[in-house]
Amino acid sequence: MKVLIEDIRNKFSLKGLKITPQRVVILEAIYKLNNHPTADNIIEYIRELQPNIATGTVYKVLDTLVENGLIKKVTTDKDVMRYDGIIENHHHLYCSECDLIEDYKDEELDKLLHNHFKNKKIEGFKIEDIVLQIRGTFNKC
Amino acid sequence: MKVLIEDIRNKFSLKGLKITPQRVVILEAIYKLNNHPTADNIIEYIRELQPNIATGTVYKVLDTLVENGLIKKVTTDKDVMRYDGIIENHHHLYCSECDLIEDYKDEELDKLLHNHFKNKKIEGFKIEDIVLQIRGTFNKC
DNA sequence: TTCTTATTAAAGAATAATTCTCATTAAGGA
DNA sequence: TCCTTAATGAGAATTATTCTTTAATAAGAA
Ligand SMILES: [Mn+2]
Ligand SMILES: [Mn+2]
Ligand SMILES: [Zn+2]
Ligand SMILES: [Zn+2]
Repeated sequence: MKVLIEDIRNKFSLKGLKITPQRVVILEAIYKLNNHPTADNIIEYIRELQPNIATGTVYKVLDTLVENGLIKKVTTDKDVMRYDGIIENHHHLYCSECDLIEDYKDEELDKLLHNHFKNKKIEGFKIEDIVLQIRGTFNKC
Repeated sequence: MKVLIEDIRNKFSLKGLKITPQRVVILEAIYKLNNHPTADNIIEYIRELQPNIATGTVYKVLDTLVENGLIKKVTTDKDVMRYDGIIENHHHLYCSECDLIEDYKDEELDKLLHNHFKNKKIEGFKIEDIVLQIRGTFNKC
């Protein structure tokens, strides 16, 4: 994936966030690493460029990015958080064999869901968004 | 919810698991506590009846129950695992305001999904099950 | 450009959830 | 009832994450 530093700096500006080398390199790492990296994956990747970045900083920045809607958390049944640089609504394929989580985009499905919940309201609950956790196995796994 | 100890003992038998007071009381707790308890919720609840149960035992038993399909894990974006005594496939309403997770059962939706994925196969992936994470806010929250 | 100040980062200690180790106990079959 | 083996208790260890303090720095003002 081609990642432009200038775009990243822009995103921070738009959110009124100070542009720090740490923030830039962390968001860049999330875009470049795929498969929904953990904080640790990100730290490992970054240490090449910024050997002195503090782990606390990485966690702090990740929180900031999530709060500002620049990244999303991806839930798993392990006890490590994983992060997603793709903020447009999409779904996930979870592998039962390994810890691969692949993106799954399906407009037709989204329309189906949208329609279903337009008719069938959930009593006492206002839907913000819906993410499908699709569990299964990849042929390659 | 009415929980019969005899039913619980039966479930263990069927899975070839030894029936221990700890296992019984933990599964009982999961059935009685609602809102998808954490290990800690369960420990707190149990300590009334079994003051000496070890936390390690609770985690161990929870793993065993999950492995044997007697309970399920429920993923959240917090770093505590939550457990579900309802093993039939169903979906979840996640509250954005608090940490309430409510069950959402919808046969019509399940049919819709089943149909959708019967036609539209995902290249290189075999679906085992699908859980919707429906995020939003409850009126009461 | 330099100055000022609030924000952010570094370092490492602290915490919280979970796992591990090992001695002891007890379930369930013989 | 006895034996074998799996399960539990106790507490130490580990892991992911958060917090605290101090030092550094980004960005707006002068
Ligand atoms: Mn994704
Ligand atoms: Mn549930
Ligand atoms: Zn896999
Ligand atoms: Zn709520």
